[in-house]
Amino acid sequence: MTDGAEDDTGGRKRLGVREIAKRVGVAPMTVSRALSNPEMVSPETRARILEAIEQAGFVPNRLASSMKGNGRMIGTVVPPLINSGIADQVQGMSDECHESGYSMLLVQGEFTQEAEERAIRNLLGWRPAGMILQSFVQSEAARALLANSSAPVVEISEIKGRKPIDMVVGISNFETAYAMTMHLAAKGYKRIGFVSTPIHGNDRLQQRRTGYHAALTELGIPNHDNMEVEVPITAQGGAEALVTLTSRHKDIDAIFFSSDTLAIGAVQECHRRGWAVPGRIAIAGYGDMDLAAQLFPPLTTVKVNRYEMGRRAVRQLLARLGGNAKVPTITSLGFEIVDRESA
Amino acid sequence: MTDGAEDDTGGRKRLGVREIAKRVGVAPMTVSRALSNPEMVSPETRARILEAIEQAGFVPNRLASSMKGNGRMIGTVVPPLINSGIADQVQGMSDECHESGYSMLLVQGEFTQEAEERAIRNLLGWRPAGMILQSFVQSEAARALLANSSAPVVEISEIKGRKPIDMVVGISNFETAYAMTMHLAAKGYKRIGFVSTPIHGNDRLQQRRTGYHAALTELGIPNHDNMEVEVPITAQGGAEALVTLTSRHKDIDAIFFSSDTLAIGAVQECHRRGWAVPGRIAIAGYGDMDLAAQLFPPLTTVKVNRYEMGRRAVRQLLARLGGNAKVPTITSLGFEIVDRESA
DNA sequence: AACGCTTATGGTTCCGGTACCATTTTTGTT
DNA sequence: AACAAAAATGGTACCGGAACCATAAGCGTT
Repeated sequence: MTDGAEDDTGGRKRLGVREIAKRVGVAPMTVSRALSNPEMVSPETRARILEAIEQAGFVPNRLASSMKGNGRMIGTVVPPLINSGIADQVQGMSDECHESGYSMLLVQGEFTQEAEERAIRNLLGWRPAGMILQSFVQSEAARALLANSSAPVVEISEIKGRKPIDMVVGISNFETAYAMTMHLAAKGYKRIGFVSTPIHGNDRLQQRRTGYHAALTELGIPNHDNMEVEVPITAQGGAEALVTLTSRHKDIDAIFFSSDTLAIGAVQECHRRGWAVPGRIAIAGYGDMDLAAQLFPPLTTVKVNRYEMGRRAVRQLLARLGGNAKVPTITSLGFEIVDRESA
Repeated sequence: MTDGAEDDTGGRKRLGVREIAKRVGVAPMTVSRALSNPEMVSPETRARILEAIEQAGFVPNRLASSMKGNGRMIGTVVPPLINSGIADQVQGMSDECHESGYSMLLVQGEFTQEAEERAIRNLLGWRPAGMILQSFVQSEAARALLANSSAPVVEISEIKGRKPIDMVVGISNFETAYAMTMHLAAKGYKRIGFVSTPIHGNDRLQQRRTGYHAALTELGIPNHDNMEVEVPITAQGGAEALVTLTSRHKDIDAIFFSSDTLAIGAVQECHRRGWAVPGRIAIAGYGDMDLAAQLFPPLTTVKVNRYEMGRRAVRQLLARLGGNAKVPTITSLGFEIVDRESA
């Protein structure tokens, strides 16, 4: 074929620092420096090198740099993005990464211990400079893999309880749920239900439920197990949970959902039935997603700044990589009970 | 420190195929083969090698393989995840990637030409086996970079119009918007407004608007520019657009939103004002997100299978990488007008 | 003019898996 | 038994930056 070549430069030579160096008439090392330590190269030489690079359309091979230990890649494991508000976090991580010249390797999913191990093994194969783990069930094997690798680890998770692998960024899910339950009680609700997505293996949810229980206990309200329901993380799940709980307990007056998505679904179901919110039943969510404030009626919810959480996780990792030994092990972000009209 | 070593294996030797080979008493090459071409190694040798690998906690360095051209990484560029339904697509891409042993490098953002070029350059530095681009403004520089790299490219985008770089997976945004507008007209609506997020530089939105225009023209309804509004992609944006359009045009009877998020925000605003939907005004969305079906009233919308779109994009890339020359250049996914009660 | 010190540049080797080719062992055929 | 063909394994070089050390040039000081 005729090789739609652009200009005369195009002998089909392998394009690398060596080739650029040859064209400019310097050593490969000088080209390398012009890219990663510009101040070590004289302005004139640098200009000529950059010009040649531009001209040749040369893109430095980051795999090669990485092999020399200068990797600028971060491996991340996150829960499914759909409906969970995780998208905000990923955006935060992504933004922070790219502002610092790092690339983000992403694995997402709901994992069994075995799948989790595979996912982490895959990521570690790329020898990332650091890892950020979010949906992490903590198999022993995975812990060992991470320990063997030299990569610092930030977990985005519950900040209480379980011993962290390395660093943790997150909130106290216990506190948030405790606070919301107390808040509902303070507003006069006495029979408060709790709805979440499947709790098994998810310590964030476990902590929230425990916070809910603790508040009830403190309030002198007995914990009835059948005031709790688990449903899939969909609006329909929320609607179904509402139906289940209200038909089980005629006198239930408030429901605390572990996710805004569920709460919003429940509010829609109330509209369908012509139930006033919070007249017939009060509804509270978790996450303060964009729609929460705009919902009719506006949703009372727990506000967590997920975007910031993502950014912080990356920043913490980079701080550690930057040699700052004084990086805190645990960073706790605040939360806020946003009292709107749904409860 | 005391080096909490586990077992005797742990002389602090660099861990690589060479080290494993030494321990097993074979050549490095044989270890490599045991991992990537198991059938080329006798079952007994293989077993001993795998055992040693397991025992040592060895994770093969994928950077090194990649440098020999066996890269299993895909670079992706997607629009912001928040509120846009893109999350489904990313999930689809991620799932398909991991099922095939590929890793996914993710960049997300709303790009200027310059930022886009930087993002693509960053990704190409990793020498990905392929690229999937979604928010792509098509600077000349970026095109050149991609052409220079040997990576096949799949664009997830409008399938009409602009010349594709390589392969395209997507829908005809024109068709979808045309169909929805016609659908609204068929239901008797005569004054149909159009609301989208900022259109500039987004050819998917441009195509939708053009489809809307085409339908109006065919219906003999004049296009009034002030029947169109652009707002940010938030529920609040949708609410504001509703207010703007209805106060501008007392007789407007339907609004077609370019995103479910906007439409849902508008429906909430209607509730707030006590307006019946579709009695006072009909509302249609785009995307069929989870909540659409559960909304009160259920949202009429354009259903696009974004998850599948993500999967297809990856599959198409892998098919090409698998040497299948007969991979189609353009894959068009279907869509569906979901007629519910909001319009 | 001679010395020390900074700055600019070059040469070589390595990171770790694997392509390529060479060599040995096993199996099958007449 | 003799030889072809297949299967299993080994040795070496390479991908492309960059660390490390060596060398050369520039410049101020006594």
